[in-house]
Amino acid sequence: MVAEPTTEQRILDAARKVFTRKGMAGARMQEVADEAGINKALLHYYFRDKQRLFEGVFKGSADRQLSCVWKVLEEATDLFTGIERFVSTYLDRMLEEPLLPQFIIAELHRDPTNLLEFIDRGKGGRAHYLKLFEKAKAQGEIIDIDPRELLVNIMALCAHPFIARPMLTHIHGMNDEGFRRMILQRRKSVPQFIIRSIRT
Amino acid sequence: MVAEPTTEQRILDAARKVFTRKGMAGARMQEVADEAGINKALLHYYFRDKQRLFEGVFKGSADRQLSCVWKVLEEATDLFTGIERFVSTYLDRMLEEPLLPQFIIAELHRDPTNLLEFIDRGKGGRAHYLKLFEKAKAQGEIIDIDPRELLVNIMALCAHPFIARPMLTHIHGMNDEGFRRMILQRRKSVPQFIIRSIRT
DNA sequence: GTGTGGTTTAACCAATTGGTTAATATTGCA
DNA sequence: TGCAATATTAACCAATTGGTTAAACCACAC
Repeated sequence: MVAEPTTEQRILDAARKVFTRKGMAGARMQEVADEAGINKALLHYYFRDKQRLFEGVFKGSADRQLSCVWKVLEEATDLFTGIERFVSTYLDRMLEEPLLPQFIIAELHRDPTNLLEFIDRGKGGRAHYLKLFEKAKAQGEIIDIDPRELLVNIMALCAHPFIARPMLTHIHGMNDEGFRRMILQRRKSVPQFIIRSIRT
Repeated sequence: MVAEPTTEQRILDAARKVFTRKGMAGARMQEVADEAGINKALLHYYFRDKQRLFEGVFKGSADRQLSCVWKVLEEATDLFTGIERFVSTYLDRMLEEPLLPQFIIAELHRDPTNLLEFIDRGKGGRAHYLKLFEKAKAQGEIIDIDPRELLVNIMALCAHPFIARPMLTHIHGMNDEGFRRMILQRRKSVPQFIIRSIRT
């Protein structure tokens, strides 16, 4: 017996779909209402206005992403396995919600103020990453490289396929299943690519 | 004596600013008109409607990007220098128009149909890249890796800093000048990162 | 039953916005 | 100069859209 979702949850699900498809400015309240199978006024009953609805959706998505992605990094005890775990966890998570990266990126460009606070919640993970990096460096396991730059590269190799998905699928003539296979492939190849590049 | 730009050019410049800042849906015709210092009706006199104005802007930006970025790849005679030239040219180009990647990505998500044709114009460059790859492979210079995946990685390492710029600058506490320095740094470090990872 | 609370709806409103029109200014040229 | 084509503007219009209101619905306690 599956408990059918509450109205508020149905709204949030519908809103996430529409917001990720159309962005904040392009999303229509009516469309969200339709997608949720309810009246438009009910939307304003649960979420007073568009801005609050948007924040409700965004906070939820961002939370779910952060909690699982950076956590796995904090649990690692050495850089290389940390990277492996981070990459595969990130890719797995994004396969579940493939539109999320582009959504976050787009809204970060539109209005950074609201979201920077949420980014800061990854601080713990990044601090631990630095510790792992220093340890590996001290033990002579890695070459001389700026840790911040390495982190940018890791993030880039994880996130970019999702962000540039329409371009990639078109260039390589993939369908959804092909894209999925490519990501699953990258769960292994991306850590290899990174580690091979920094290992002494 | 600098020839002052034609009205059409002023409109295109203004529109590019507004479209990149706000996206297609968020951009207002009035705002474009104000930015160009003209009347709103004049906008429709030069570009019949919002869609055509958008295409005018987009085509121009995309053309300029393609023509210089993929061309340099076609001129290369071996994979490694091809990668070096591609990366530095790409980063130089994006420093001139830093909002372009996010703009292209966002609109590709919103409505791919118009833009896929433009992506295809990079075909020649990609075909030549494959030749360089095969040659390097035949000469035993590189390890076993999927050429398409390598290309995804190259694009990711180039484009992602611009796409995720608001996040990066916030995480690392950079200002505009700091971001610029980071990109200039990456002109050298990214090719190194890539080549070290694929060299036998 | 009936009142009471939260929930849902249809109808409506004011503001915004893309686009038009008709009149005016400017330019090029015979 | 005068005329025709082009460039520019102010005023206007119709449609969309975020948001409101007041009434109806519904579960449940008394």
